[in-house]
Amino acid sequence: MEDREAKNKKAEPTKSELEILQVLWECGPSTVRLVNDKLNDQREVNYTSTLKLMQIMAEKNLLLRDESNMKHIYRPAEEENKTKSHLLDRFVNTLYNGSPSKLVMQLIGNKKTSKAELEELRKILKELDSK
Amino acid sequence: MEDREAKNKKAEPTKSELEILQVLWECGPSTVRLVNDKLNDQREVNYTSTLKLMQIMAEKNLLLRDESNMKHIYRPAEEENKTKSHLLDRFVNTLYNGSPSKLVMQLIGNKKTSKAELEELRKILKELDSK
DNA sequence: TGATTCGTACGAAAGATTTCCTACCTTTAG
DNA sequence: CTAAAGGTAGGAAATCTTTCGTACGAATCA
Repeated sequence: MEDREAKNKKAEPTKSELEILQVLWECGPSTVRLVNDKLNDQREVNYTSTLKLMQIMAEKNLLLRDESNMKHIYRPAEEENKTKSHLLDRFVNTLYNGSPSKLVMQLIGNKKTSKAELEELRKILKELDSK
Repeated sequence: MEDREAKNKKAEPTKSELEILQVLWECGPSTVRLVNDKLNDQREVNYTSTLKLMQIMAEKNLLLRDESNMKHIYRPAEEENKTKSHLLDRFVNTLYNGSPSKLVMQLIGNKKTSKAELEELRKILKELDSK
């Protein structure tokens, strides 16, 4: 990245960056320490690695940070749903030629999709029907 | 990648690798030349870049190739739906905590999802209902 | 035949992402 | 006060991904 996407473009989070976003979405605005602890529940990561990554994310404007205290507080720059929606959109475009219904078809055909989930889907579609 | 995932693990295709898979899914087993031409419809890529990538993919067992002729013929090692299903699964796990219905909810809430698509979704769910 | 074109193989450079070492400052415990 | 613990910053290394230059053999054409 030549300029770390400084201001303008809506940089896509990388895999690791997404992990960090997940933590922040779940826990709300947090310190690096907290995020790093959460990450370490899953896999070993050095504190400064997480720090660096979050600093980079702030540079890219994926995160905002409050520096008023020594322990900086980071939070996502964009709303969770906005980001997810954007990623979903890209996913549908890439794999399903932009057709959400194709994606849903696959979801339904997928053996890993549980009965309970299928039931849930039925409900959702019913509601959709009544609109 | 230490060993390019030689035999065992089901390596996830990278972004560029996915582009190549798309072409092969669309066009069927093909030569590097054809794949490269297709890619060049979208963006400029040097022939040997595509070649190299496809060779690597063969090493990783993402592609199989027929070397019986001078012009090698490549094809996806896995069925299109299996790969997509796998990617979808990972996506749902990563972003929606493994809940497909959450994903569908977002899809429905997404402004970019067209009326026609919503209509299509209704149909799909109706059928699901009658099972 | 000779030259040009088209193919593969391979290594290395270029880019992007991720990890961590080191330096140095502030706060806290003793 | 001093030592230890916990913070940030930044550079550099490690890794992964992508691109391309070069070499060289096989086919084609004039």
